[in-house]
Amino acid sequence: MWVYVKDLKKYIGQDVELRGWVWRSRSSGKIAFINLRDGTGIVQVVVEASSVPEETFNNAKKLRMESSLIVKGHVKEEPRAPGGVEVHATEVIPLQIPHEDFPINKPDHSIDYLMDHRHLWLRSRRQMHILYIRDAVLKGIRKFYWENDFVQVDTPIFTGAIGESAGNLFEIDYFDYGKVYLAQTGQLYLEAACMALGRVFNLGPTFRAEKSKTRRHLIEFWMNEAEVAFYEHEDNLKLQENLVSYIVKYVLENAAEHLYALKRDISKLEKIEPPFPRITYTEAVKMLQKKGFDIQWGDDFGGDEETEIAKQFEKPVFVTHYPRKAKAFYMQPDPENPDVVLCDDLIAPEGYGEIIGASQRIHDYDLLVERLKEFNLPIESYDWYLDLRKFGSVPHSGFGLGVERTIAWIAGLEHIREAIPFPRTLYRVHP
RNA sequence: UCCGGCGUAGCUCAAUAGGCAGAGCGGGUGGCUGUUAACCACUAGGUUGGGGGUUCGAGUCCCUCCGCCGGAGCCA
Repeated sequence: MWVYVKDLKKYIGQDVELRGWVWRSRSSGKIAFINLRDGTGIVQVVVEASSVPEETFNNAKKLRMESSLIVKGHVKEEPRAPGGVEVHATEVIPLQIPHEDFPINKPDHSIDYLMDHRHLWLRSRRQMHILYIRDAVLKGIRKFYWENDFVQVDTPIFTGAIGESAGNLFEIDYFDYGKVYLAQTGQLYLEAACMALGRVFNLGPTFRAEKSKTRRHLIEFWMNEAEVAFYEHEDNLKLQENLVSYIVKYVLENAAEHLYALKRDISKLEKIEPPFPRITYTEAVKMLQKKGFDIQWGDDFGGDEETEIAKQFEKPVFVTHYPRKAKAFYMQPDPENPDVVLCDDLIAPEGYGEIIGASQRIHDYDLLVERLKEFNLPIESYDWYLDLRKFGSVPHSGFGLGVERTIAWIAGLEHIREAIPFPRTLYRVHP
């Protein structure tokens, strides 16, 4: 019977079949050890010359790192083994034995080398744990929305030249139509969809042609955006803190073993629950000035400033009410102070940076047109977006969550590139 | 784009002040062992990223190109 390594404890005393790859192997004249991995875990297979046919033992000796194989054997409880069980082989069937060394065979390869071999690097234990955590984050996101009666609406990847900023777009030739662009955001489309369905979300890749190369940036990254009709600023904040807390809790409940394997400090994640602390932009600037930062009201925060703000809190912190001129054209002005807008950035703890950008959107047609002019944007490109304000316009709010930054924070990664299976960075699109 | 750094064996690195290119790991062969980053012996493995220059002599100094890494700006 074919079973997976993670389930072996249920089969103690029974005969099973394992299918997988050689993680490590050692052999001598009398005994061979095969550490077999199958994507769910690693188990040691013992092959004793004295108790198997000669062919089986010879097969075991031929194996090298990353050989694929089928093992039939008996599951035994073994306190000396890390997983508590071992398999004593009765049959070893090699499927394919490499003709050359596996390129990744020790812990101290350079990052350049590892990235060149990303397709093989994924087989290492650390990457496996991270990908399980990524999977849990994505499942947690979907489950949160489904439990809260949101509708998943998938937004296009080819778009016209509209979005958060007209620069930084990847240009594509679209047959005879001319230029189209890879989506930086699905927000404008979600605004359309929320007027149809009320509560909507998307989840998928987005693209920024920004020449950013830091530990927090990818050129292609996944974003989860949500948009809710009739939600105003305060409702939006609550939605965000509930979502982020839910994701963390979901990962703790479903992928804790992988967090432990990465030596993540779980106690810091256990504190993540609503409500999150809030600070206005203006308060943040005053606080930073007191600490000696060279920042004026109206400037946006850099990485150091964000980290300083985050250091004050154990939970993610909302920074709200940014200056209108520092933010996108579509944000609703604060009725109490038209120089600032009803928006927030959510900054993750421990220096992981901004994981959410959010705002209440302008729902008044005339005000939106005024803003487009103020930002020197081509009004004709926004015809359909303006239509949304002509037909039953209502206040609405939404946000975008950076999936890889969220993963990097939860998993405690030093660099965002490990949070996605095949990262696209400034100088790397291969493999 | 700007600032900074790196590039030497399959991998990770060393090489005093410009003076014989080395080690560990990995590979191969043999041995040995309830091993798990195994161990022991032997062994193979090099256009020092490319090009140019200075010098009696360049891995080392200079110029240039390429590749990558870190950061800034911008953002999630």
